[in-house]
Amino acid sequence: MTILNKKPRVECGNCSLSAFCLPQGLTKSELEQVELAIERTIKFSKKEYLFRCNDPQRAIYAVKSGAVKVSVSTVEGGEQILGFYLPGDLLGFDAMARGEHICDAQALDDTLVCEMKVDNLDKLCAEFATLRQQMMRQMGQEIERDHKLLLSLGQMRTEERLATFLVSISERNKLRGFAVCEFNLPMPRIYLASYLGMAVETLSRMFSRLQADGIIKVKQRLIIIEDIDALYGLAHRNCQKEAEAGAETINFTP
Amino acid sequence: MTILNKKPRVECGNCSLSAFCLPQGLTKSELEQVELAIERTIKFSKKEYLFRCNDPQRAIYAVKSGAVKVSVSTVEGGEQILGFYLPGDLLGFDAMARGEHICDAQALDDTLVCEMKVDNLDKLCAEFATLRQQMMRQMGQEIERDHKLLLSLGQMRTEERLATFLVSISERNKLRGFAVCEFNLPMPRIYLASYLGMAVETLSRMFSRLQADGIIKVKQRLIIIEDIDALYGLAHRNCQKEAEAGAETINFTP
DNA sequence: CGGGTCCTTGAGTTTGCTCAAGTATCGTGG
DNA sequence: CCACGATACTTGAGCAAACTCAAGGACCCG
Repeated sequence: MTILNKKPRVECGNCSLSAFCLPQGLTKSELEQVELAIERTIKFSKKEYLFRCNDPQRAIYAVKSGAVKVSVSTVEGGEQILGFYLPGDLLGFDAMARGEHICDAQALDDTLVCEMKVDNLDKLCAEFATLRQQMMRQMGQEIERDHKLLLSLGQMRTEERLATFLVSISERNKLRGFAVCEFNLPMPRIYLASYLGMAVETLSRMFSRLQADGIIKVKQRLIIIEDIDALYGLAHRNCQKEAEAGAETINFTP
Repeated sequence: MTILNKKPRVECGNCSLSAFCLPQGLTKSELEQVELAIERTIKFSKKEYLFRCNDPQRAIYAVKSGAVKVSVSTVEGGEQILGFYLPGDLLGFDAMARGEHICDAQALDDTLVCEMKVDNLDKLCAEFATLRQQMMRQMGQEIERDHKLLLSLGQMRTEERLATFLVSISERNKLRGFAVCEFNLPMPRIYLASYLGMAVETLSRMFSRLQADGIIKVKQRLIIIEDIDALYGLAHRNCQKEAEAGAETINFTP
């Protein structure tokens, strides 16, 4: 972990991710206050932990580049991945409840994050209703994400899970103005398999099957969607009721 | 849905559940304010919905008696149950993010709840840091619950899931001073099966297997734990790392 | 070029699902 | 109070999905 710039001068106004990050919905003056609360930008190297289970909550992190995986583990070392956090995503809200983190967050690559100290953030929350609301919204998104994953793990078969996942990436990319039908997965198969609740071999076979069916093209982590309607067909079959897809946290590499 | 008492006079101070409910951790004067915010007590009949997906958030509900199941559904009618809420539990926080509920809440039995209008609650939140924190804690518990279920669905086999579930009920009962080794499940098999991500038949077989092994005794919804160590053995194998079990939402009937 | 990690594929097995029938329990109305 | 129907639960048999084990290939980095 390397501290890149101390104290002032993080400029959300100049950050291309601000529309998806904490500043979303804040007024200019509120934003300035928030910027002051951001103490520094930090680099985490690949495999480094941003925080671990039971660590006291220090900060909320905004991913600037790279990728972070969040997971919970069993005593035996079994690991369930809960989500992947990509540029523009915020993480660390899991500790808002008890002041301690309830999951592990590990960098998948060298990762740059903005660090917002919770103490500062808390003070601002007392002052600005908008920020308070924004925090709530973030925690709500966390819950929503979990619900979708639960629906996936509990009700879908493996092929549908993968299709749903690919669709969610594609949709996220669309939101951000990235390619809808071609992207690199930021995570190795083993983590994706854990996230989707299946064995690595099964995941690999499902990729192969989708490819054999002419729906996607797979080359290692590069995915090209060839028949997006078919993919939606596989996924949509068991996609959540409410029509309009909300912003999904899980994603691409540009 | 029947409104039982209008406007004032819900008395948290006299309620036996207050230690587990919203008042937890509030000072006396704060509590009085909260009591004023509680508009009324409502009865929902069996199968009635407290709220449905996409409904605007009206209130937070505290279960006084009965039981509520919360779930999300797929377009095809597949239903994933996310949790069961029992006396002392609070629900409705899923809508804090977008102002609309993102899941369905249905009464499993005739159910009495205290209704706290969010408008009032929001005002109080601006005023009292404690209450704000308490709200955060509730949302955090929601997240924690989801994480545990994800770990269960993603990493455990059916027998372990059931064992883990039974253990969590037993522990919750201990916390509330109820019987640790004998309780009635408040939900039918079909809902429990959905919650645990398995077919009803599989759930039934697992109950039978645990009974055959002399670990529990099953008579419809009455469960008697005969060998709690063995049950822990089956569950603990894949129980979450952090040792001390937090309050779990999911439970018994006295 | 060599070693390690990551990914894929095959073969065989097992878990859990589906379909189907049978039993128990409960509420309702005769 | 009993009979009836509906709902809830259990059990069996056969099958399919997904897992495990094992080996081989691709890619990356030093």
